[in-house]
Amino acid sequence: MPQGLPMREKIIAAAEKRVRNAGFPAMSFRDVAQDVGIKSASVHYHFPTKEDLGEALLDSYIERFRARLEAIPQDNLKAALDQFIELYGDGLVMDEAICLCAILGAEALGLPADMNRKTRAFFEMNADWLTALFARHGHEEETDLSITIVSALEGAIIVASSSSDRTLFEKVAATVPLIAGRTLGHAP
Amino acid sequence: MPQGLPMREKIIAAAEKRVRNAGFPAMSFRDVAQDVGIKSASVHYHFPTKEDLGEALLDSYIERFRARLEAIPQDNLKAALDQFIELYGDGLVMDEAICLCAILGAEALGLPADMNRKTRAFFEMNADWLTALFARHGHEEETDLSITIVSALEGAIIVASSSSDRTLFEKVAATVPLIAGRTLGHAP
DNA sequence: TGTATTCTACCTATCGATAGGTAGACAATT
DNA sequence: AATTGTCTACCTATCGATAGGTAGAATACA
Repeated sequence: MPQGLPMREKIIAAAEKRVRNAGFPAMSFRDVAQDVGIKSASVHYHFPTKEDLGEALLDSYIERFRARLEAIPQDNLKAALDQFIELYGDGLVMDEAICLCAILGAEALGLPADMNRKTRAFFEMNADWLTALFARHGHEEETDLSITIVSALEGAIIVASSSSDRTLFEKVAATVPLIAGRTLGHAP
Repeated sequence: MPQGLPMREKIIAAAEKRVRNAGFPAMSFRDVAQDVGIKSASVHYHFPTKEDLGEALLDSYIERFRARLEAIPQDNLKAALDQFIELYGDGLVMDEAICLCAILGAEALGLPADMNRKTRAFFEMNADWLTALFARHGHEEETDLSITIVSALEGAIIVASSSSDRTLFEKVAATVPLIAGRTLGHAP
């Protein structure tokens, strides 16, 4: 049955795509079922409620992102920051969709608390990674700069998305390293 | 019959609140109708389709924001920037909801093109205001900095919203002026 | 002025489509 | 035989949207 992936993973992938393109309320069991070639009742077998599916979506996304973060060597500050920023751009251009947590964060006020906790954890993971990078290079406790960079990149994805204009994201992506360099007080 | 506001404006206000709390797909004619005390068919009388209502929402929001932007005196750079940032924080704390264009931007890939054009126009209006402010004080063509600041503030609203933690927004709000100051200080 | 007409702002009732979710049969694997 | 996965068939609730009607205010005409 599973061609390439087990059904559970196929469902998660299809649901993620739908959420990242239109939001959580706009993703339906029927659409996802059709995407993977089964009936909606069978999706309920794997994920009893929509919230279950939403949490699985977040777990999968966060773990994938964590793996890519941990794969970035932190020994060169400038290079590491560039690769970090590239992660955000990759999601935009490869998946032609916005960051899962950008849309789930925007819709947070209407979502279950458990999903919001995971969304928050995603942003924290990203900011903590930056804070650790800065600390590694002699800049302790630059937490505000970290949060600001994560915010700028997530915001840039949204601004670019509404315009279908990727260059808007790239302008922010190019500005963030300049800002970081000046804030940390030395040329890279 | 109109208590305080004409019905059309009451509908727009109610619909805006719903969209800013849960997203465009999650806003329904029935809920809005109940909010203002009429039937859903009567909402269709004022706004034939959901897209019509969505565009009216954006028009109203953008004009309100434009008025507040134009009310900020630009003769003092630091004071003007502070007031600009305060506009974003006001939306968060007063309405206890995120920026309308933050959520419509996040959901853009699943929305009608005409709505996306208006959402884009909102971001442009904000970035253009900042660019004009910087130009007024001798820093020409700082468009990338402007877009980055708008992105950071919109992103901060989203990050803070998922955490129900307003201090996260305030950290970014405090960092943005420092960044602007250093960037403009280094400008040619 | 009085009458006829149109417009405004709602109503009830209903449409087909779709939402999330459930029960139980069926087939395959172990 | 038991478990796993998917199916058909169905549920209730709700979606956006439409049809057709109505009371009252405004407008046009004699």
